[in-house]
Amino acid sequence: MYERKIQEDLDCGIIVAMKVFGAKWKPCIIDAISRGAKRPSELHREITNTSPRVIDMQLSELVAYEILSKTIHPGFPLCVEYSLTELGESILPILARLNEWGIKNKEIVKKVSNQQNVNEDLTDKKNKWSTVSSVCQ
Amino acid sequence: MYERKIQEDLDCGIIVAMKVFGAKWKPCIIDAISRGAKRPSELHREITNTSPRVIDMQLSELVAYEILSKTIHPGFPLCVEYSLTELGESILPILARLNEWGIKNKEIVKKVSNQQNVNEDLTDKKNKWSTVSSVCQ
DNA sequence: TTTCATACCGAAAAATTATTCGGTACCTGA
DNA sequence: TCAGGTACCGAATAATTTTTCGGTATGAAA
Repeated sequence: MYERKIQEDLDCGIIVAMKVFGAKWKPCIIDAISRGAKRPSELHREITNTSPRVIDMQLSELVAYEILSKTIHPGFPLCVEYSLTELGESILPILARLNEWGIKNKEIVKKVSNQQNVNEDLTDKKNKWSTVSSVCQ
Repeated sequence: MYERKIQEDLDCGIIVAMKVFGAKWKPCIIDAISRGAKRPSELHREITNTSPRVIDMQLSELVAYEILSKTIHPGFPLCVEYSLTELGESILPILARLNEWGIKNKEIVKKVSNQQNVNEDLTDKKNKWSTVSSVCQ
């Protein structure tokens, strides 16, 4: 496991919040689950811009932080289901807020980005932050 | 300048929002300015957990995104002042929301972190995310 | 016994972000 | 001219996060 060299101040709310759901694919996963996806295989199928491994890692972090609960249904085929806890649900309005702000103000960001990258087409490339389908529309 | 290898989807609000104010020291800088600090030298004095260079870099990004406006008063000594634009002000309630969530739920994060790092004291270390003094109180 | 679908994980590599170091330039007063 | 305060910036390095690759395990059915 990676061990931080520089410690974090876990009494700062923003640090805490970003630690819990401020990672590239977490908003995307939380969003997909809030829309009904439950099983890892569903999520893998639905979120195709990253590898299953990435999703698995973030899922287990979200479980550790009690944003998701995990239920194992033994049998065949093995079935695992994730769902939002109450704590997880409480993140949704904040994500919506962030998304709303971003949608409203994306033009300025695009403008700045265009000033910098005068090259490349964006087709088929991957992103630092994950597009969150329903939230992002 | 660093050139991204993986492009971002700037139509996703969350991606945009995180690009604008989701960086280690930006909430801290925005917060300090909202509380009255204006000049770079003041910010350097007030935010001591990182180097002046870091603050300068983030300031100019925030100006590019029109979160801050920059006024140069020629004369001696040279005086530069940054202040929040209307767009910048619109971030404050979102930061407050993030902070509120984090404060309310920091215990679970601490618990998880303790399970992992059974070592090190936190004294004098630096953080991935910056403590935001008034917001974080 | 092999195969297939499920779910998961370790470790290295790549990408990105943050930090440090050592500068420049401007203006003024000593 | 030199020192001292202000504001800024390039480039190398370090730290962190994300991605890729190649596995393990379980149970059932062919």
